[in-house]
Amino acid sequence: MAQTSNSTIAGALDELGDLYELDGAVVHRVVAYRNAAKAVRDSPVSIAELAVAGRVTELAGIGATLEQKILDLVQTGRIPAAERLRERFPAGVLAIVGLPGIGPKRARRLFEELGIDSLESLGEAARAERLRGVRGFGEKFEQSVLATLAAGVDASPRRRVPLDRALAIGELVVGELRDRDRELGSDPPARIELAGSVRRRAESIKDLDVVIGAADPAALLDALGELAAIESAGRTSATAARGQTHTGMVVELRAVAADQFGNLLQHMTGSKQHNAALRERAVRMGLHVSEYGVLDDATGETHRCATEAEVYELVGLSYIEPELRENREELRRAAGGVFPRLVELSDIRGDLHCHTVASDGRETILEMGRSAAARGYEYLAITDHSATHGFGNDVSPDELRRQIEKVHEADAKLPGIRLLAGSEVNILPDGSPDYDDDLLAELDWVIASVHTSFGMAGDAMTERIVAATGHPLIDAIGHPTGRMIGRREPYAVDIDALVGAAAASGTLLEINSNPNRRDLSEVNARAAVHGGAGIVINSDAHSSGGFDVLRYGIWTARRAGLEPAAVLNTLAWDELAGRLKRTRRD
DNA sequence: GCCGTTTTCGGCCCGACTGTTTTCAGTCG
Repeated sequence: MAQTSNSTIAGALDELGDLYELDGAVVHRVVAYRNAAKAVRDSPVSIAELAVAGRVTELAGIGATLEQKILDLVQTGRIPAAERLRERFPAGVLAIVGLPGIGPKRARRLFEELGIDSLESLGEAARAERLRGVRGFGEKFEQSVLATLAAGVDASPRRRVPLDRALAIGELVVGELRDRDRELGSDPPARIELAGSVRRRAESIKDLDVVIGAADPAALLDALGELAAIESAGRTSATAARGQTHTGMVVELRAVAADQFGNLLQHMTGSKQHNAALRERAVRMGLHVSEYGVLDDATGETHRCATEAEVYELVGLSYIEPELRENREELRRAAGGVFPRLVELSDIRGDLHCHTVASDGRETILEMGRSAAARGYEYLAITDHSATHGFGNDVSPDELRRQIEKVHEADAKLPGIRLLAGSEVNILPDGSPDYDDDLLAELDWVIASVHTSFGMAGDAMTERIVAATGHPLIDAIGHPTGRMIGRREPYAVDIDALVGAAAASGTLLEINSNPNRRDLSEVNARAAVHGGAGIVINSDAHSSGGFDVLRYGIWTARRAGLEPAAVLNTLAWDELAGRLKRTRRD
C-alpha cells in the first residue's frame, strides 16, 4: 500500500482547521492546525513514517492530539472528527469562506440564520436583499457579494506568477523609484527595497511589496502611478500607496522614517508565519515587535531599527537570511548562534546542463563555452538531448560521436574553461537510457531525465527513475520531479525512494534553475540532502543568456538551507569527477 | 491544540481597514 504523502496529511490538517474554525473553536486551536499543516508540508522526511515510528511529536507544532489524528489518517485513511464536522457543515459553506470580506464567523452566521450553504444561495439572498436582515450585515455587503460573484469566484484569489516575472517588474519599479528620488534631490537618498515573497525568493508571487525609508516620502508615493510598469495607482494613506501593474499584479508601497527602515523591511518581508513566531518569541522577552519599532515593556521605550539585523539582535537572534524566513526551523537555529553560510552564486564553478544547436539550443558549442567562460565558470558540460522523442534535431548515436569530437575541438580553442562532452539522455519508460553503454562511457558526464510518459502511476514512475539511478553511467537525474510551477504537477515519483536510491548509488540530483521548474523544489532539495544525496545546480540553458537563470536554482538551494558543501558543482571539475560513481567504480 | 527564561496551566503577534455600529467585531496581510 502506498504510504500517505505529506501533502495529503497537510491537506487533511488544513481542512480540520477550516472546519473547527467554522465550528467556532478558539482561534489558537485553529492556528495550531494550520501551523501543523505547514510543518507537515515543509517536512523533508515522511510524516507517515515518523508517525508510525512514534516520533511525529518531534516536529514543532505537533502534540499528542494531532499525532493521534495523523495516525488515524495513515492507518485507516479517515479522521473521525473531520467526518463528524463535514456532516454539520456542507462543503458549500467552506467555499464561501475566503470570499472577500467573508471569514468563518460571518459564513457560519449566514449558514445558521439564512441557511446559506452555497455560492448560489448566497447570490440569491444578496439579490433578494435578505442579507441586510442579519445583524452585522448591510447594503454594502450585499453589493460586494454581487460584485464578487459577477467577477467570477476564480478571479478573487489573484493569480500567482513565477518569481522571474514578478522580480523583473519589481526591479523595474524599484529602479524607477530610485531614479525619481534622485531627481527629487533627497539628501540623504531614500532607502527603497523590494520586500515580501519576492525578497524571500519564493517560487511564485501574488503581489509586490516595496518599502521606503525617507523623511518625506509623499512625492515618491505619489509617483507610483507615473512609473512605466504601473497601469493605475493611488495613495491609500499618508504613508502608503497601492497600484496595479499592466500585468495585473498589485504593488503595495509602504513608507516609514529612515530610522525605522529595518523594522518595516523586516515586517514587510515576512513571511506572515515567520513574523508571528518572531513576535511570540519577543513577547516572552517582554518585547513587542511591529513595523514601527520594538517596544520594551520594562522601559516603555520603543527601539527604532535602521537595519533588520538590529531587529533580530534585539530579540536575541542572529541575522536570518530572507530566503529562510518561512517559520521552518530558522528561529530555533538563529537562537542557537550564527547560521552556516548558505550557498551563493559565486560558489558555483561550473554548469553541468546546457543545450546547443545540436538539439533544441540556439547557439553553438563555442558560443556557449565563451559565455560560460566570461561568467567565470571553470567548466561547462554540453548536454544536448538524446535521440528518442527528439527535441529539435535528434542526436543519433553517430551524431553524438561527432558532437564529442566537436566538444573536444571547441575545448582546445577555449583556454580558461573546460568543456565536457555530455548528454541529457531520456529515461525510457523501463528506466533505461536511450544510448548504448559503450557510447555513454565515452562521455564525461551524463544527466538523465524523464521527458515522456509523464502520466505513469506512482509505483511504475518511481521504479523507472530509481532504475536510472542504478545505471553505472548515469551521473545525475535532471529535473527529478518534472513539476512546472503553477502549470504542471510533479509526476508521481516517490521522492523518498528516489533520494534513497540516489544516495545509495552515488547518483546526483539536479536543482534545475529554470524559474518555471526550480526542480528539485526547496522541500525536496532539503529531503535530498537530509537523505544523503548530492546536489548539482544547473541552468539547463538553451542559449548563452540562459545561464542567467542559475540564480533561481541558487535561491531554491538557499531556501532549502543548503551550504556550499552540499552542492557538488561548487567543486573543481577534477575533484567532482573523482566523486562520480563511474570513476569510483574503477 | 501547543508549549515552557510564566514548565502541566494559562497564555498564545501586530496594526490597519471595513462596514456597521454608536464602541467594535471581523477580516486581512
